[in-house]
Amino acid sequence: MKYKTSAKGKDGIRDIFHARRLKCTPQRLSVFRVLEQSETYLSINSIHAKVKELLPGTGLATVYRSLETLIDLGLVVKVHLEDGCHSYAVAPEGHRHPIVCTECNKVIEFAECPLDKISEKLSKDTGIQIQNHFLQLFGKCRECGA
Amino acid sequence: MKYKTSAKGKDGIRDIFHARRLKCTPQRLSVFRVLEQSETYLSINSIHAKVKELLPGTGLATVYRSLETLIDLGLVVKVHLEDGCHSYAVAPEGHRHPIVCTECNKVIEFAECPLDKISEKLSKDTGIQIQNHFLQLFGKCRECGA
DNA sequence: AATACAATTGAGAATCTTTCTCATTTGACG
DNA sequence: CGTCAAATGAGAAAGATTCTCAATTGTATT
Repeated sequence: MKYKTSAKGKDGIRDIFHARRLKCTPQRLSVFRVLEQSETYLSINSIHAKVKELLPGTGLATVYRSLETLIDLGLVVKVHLEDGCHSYAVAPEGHRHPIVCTECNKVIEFAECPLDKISEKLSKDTGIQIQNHFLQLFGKCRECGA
Repeated sequence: MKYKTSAKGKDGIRDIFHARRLKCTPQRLSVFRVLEQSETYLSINSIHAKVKELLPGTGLATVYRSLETLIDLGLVVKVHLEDGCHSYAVAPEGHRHPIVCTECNKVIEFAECPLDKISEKLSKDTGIQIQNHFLQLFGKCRECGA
């Protein structure tokens, strides 16, 4: 039931970049690697710290820019945390939503999206064409005690 | 189909504050009034501007603090916008979720929560007790062209 | 109504997050 | 290998939010 990380090979990503005429830079790759190797959502600062281990000298602005690019490519997703900060993770396969542990902020799992069917009904009920939605679920992971 | 603002009378709020041993200050009341009189979510700066019309000299920090208090009391809700900024509105009756216009950021309406029933099923499927969720829907309002 | 006290406020400093600028570097491609 | 636009690093800048602290003000009590 565990979600699969997208596990794009180096060439997979390279192709994705090239298809969009974006350069395949070590900084961008590192940012993606770091997220791929984490099982939780990471804050900008954690990402920056980990990227600098792989690629010393990488600037914070570049991390921001890389994340923006990766989100744009659909490779990464961004969550809004309650405190107003943001965190990032590799995008899950398909249309799913994170279940975040209320204790440790770890992403426990991604849930199949229950809204696809509902959106249609909602659109009818409200008369508004629902274009999109943002959903996060919260629960408690095993480590933090059910 | 329009959502109802909670329309708490002056005394209703006063009682809510007192029950929690919070002072019923003109600043807090003004912040709430401003939100009550708006049909859209408002940014901090709009709220601050409008509060100053009612109560010149009100500081920005106080607006932040009042909102925090009101959210804590369940009288106000906060939305996360895509750009990372936040907006605030009077909490709707019952458990509902905002539909935000993708063009003008106005909250068009609140939708009945479709997750109550689903959460249970989700908990069974995943084995994780879902405690909570955060949901926002996006569509386009009439003014911005369906 | 006057008093006392803790809660709240205003102002500005401080912090944190994110974006921007610009000179320099570097992928991609011929 | 040379070219050139795209990307980067560093630091400034802009915004959002929180903090500090002295002054003020609700509230409960007299």
